[in-house]
Amino acid sequence: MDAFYASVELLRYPELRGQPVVIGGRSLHQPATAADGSRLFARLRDYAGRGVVTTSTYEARALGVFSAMGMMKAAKLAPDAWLLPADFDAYRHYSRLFKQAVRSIAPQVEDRGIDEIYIDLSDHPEESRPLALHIKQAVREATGLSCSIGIAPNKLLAKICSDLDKPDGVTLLTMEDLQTRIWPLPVRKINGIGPKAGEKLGALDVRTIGELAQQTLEFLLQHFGRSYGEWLFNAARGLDERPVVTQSEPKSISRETTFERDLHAKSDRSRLSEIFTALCERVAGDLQRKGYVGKTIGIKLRYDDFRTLTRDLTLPVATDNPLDIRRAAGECLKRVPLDQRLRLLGVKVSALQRKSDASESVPSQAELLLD
DNA sequence: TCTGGGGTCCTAGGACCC
DNA sequence: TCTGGGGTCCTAGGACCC
Repeated sequence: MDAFYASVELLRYPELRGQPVVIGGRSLHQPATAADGSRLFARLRDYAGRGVVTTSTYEARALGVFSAMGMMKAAKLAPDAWLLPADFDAYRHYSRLFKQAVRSIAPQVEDRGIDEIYIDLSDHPEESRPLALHIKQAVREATGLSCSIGIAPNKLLAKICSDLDKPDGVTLLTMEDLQTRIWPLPVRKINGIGPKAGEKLGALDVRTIGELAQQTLEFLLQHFGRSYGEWLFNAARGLDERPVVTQSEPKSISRETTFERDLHAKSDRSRLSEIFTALCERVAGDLQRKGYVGKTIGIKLRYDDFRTLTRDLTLPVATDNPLDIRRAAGECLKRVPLDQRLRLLGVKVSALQRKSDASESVPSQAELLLD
């Protein structure tokens, strides 16, 4: 989906169309309604806090404002941009609508988060381009939103080429196009090469995917290890055998929060304790609502200097009970130095099972006695 | 005026078991 | 009286993605 969160907001506030708009920050900055019924929006320059940009419209991107940028930095670049808080309920609603629309045409869909999917079109009778246009039309009718589609021999190439003609684009790619269309692109365009690997490749004078394809397998294994080296070697050649996975189970459920100001374990003890308990309750609520229990309880904390650490603990029996989670998370917290200010606290439950299956996994007395 | 929140996957060492 | 070869689970950290 193109600039998904921002585009959903524009459905609601069409008067902002064509303007730089930034989604991010906490739920302050809710638009107010003036006496004449018009909306009063906040400007980015009004923002103060530790948030990051979640999404920006293409007009804001033209001013240098991109996802994951600190809001204060964004405000310097585009002080007059309009600022809206994220409304995840609305985005989830439109996410369901667009996925449903796609499934009505091509049911083999793999979820990749709220605004992205892979579709296996291998067995679809329609020709690629008309099919892409057909899907885009269905998405537009269901949501009023535009998307960009890449059709390629595998997920790796489809992902790259879905990005080549944004927004509202269709890109078709075959293996014959690899050298002309893919090799000139920077290595960071490959899904799986992030900031670290990108830096490391750059230091080795490898900047484009074509330059990556020129490296020997030995060279890549030597610098990136067996698994990642081999993956890089194949990725540069457009090779990817991963199937489109239409069904999956969650592995973990977590909640975390960055404080408005850094808190100290001693002087802010009661405030921290409140937040900690609330996080446990929210995770428990998420588990219960989704019908899962988990037996590994973990915490995450981040110090004021941004060092981050985790601790976890596996219980004998999976739970979705806030008190059990709170107790286990408390045990984890005891194993961590608390002499420095904290900026973030998080609670995670993993090793999940469906609650409906969970009772079966607790062995009966008879099973315990069996040799 | 640095740097969100929700995830997945991988690596690696150690405990423990057969 | 100097050291096996599998395997699984647990824990911690890190890269990466949306």
